[in-house]
Amino acid sequence: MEDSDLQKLKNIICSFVDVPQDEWELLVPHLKYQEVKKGDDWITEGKLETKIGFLLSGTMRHYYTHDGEQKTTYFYFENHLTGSYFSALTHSPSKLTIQALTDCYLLAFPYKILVALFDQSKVWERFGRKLAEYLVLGLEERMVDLLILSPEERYLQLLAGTKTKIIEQIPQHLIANYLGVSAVSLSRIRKRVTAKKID
Amino acid sequence: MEDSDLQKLKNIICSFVDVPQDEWELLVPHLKYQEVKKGDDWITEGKLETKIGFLLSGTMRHYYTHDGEQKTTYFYFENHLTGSYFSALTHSPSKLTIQALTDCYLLAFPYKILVALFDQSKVWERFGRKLAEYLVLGLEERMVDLLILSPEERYLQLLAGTKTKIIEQIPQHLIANYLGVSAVSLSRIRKRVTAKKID
DNA sequence: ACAGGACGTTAACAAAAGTTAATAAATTTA
DNA sequence: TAAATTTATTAACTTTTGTTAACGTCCTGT
Repeated sequence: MEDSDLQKLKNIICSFVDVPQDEWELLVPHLKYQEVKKGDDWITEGKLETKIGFLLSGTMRHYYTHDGEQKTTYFYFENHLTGSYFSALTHSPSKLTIQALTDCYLLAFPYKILVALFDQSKVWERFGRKLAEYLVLGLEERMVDLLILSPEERYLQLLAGTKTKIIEQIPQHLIANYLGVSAVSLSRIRKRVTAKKID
Repeated sequence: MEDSDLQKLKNIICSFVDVPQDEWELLVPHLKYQEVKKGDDWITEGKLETKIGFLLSGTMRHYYTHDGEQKTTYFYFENHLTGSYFSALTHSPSKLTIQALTDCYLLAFPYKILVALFDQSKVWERFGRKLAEYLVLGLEERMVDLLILSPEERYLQLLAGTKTKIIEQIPQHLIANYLGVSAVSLSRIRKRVTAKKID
């Protein structure tokens, strides 16, 4: 296992809580490299999926299936954690599929290892809290945007915001899903918006 | 302070993690009763609002102000925790207002007390994690519904679900907000839905 | 190289939602 | 009790979105 890969994961974790080296080494033996080829699923709807992954390289999306259609609601980029938090937390089948948009390389570990660390260590328990709190803040912001902004406002906000990777790297019909509109509608919104800019 | 009020709060907390009596008593001295009259704000947008409340009786809503309009996105009922989690976590001004829909009676405490307990005690730290995890699951479910269901489907799901108090106790124009549609549109959805039922 | 697929735009039409305003019923409050 | 406010519905009209389909372009894999 490459030291630089381990260091990247450690950096993310330490951005939540400073985990001392000896506690960090409790996790390391359980890490495994995983490769996912473009287009392949890493986590599959309907299966119990309790693994957590750290994306060393590549891009992934997660989607829900509704009326036979795939609805993409999130994207994962390099240096981010990924997984079905729902499935891991509730120990029930995943409601979503996580698919590689490009060839992906991950460091993965079973969520149950984390649960064991929560019991063993105050620092790891705190990491669990900080991670969940971070997710709450992100989800709440996104949910409020869905409730109070129009699709056009959401698109403009995405353009203006910090999630530039979504705009740069993700195909528009998937961004449409992410914004909660159809691909055709997003195309129209874009036309409208550029027309306004020219004014 | 009434024992039965304390017991209700303890029950909620212990539904997340079993907090032993001696650790519980670390929180008790910091609890204060608060009364909020119908129509009054308990937490105000723009202010630093780091208190956490437990609703002993009454109903509250929280709303965001956008383009001068109040957009209600959540309701709180008896025996639930309330507050601006965002403001407490990030120690920045609240983006939302929490208002009493009926006369309310709360047990409140500063979030910073909880933070101190997180440092002191493994059990309280775990409570913090479990609470955040619970919020993640609820927010994620709601966000997905907003992304993949139509307003009509969301309304039907609300009718069929377990949040009966919202249907029973909340005025329709506020439910419309909660579902992300205008009050007029919800009225039309209801008409459509009852017409279908009769078929 | 070339055949197939993915991607983005546009058109045409139908369905749904937003907005404003009017009305009536129910509830509050003075 | 009477007046005022809140609440829900409906109508009329505009705007937006969804859907299906067609078209061209770009990319990709064989």
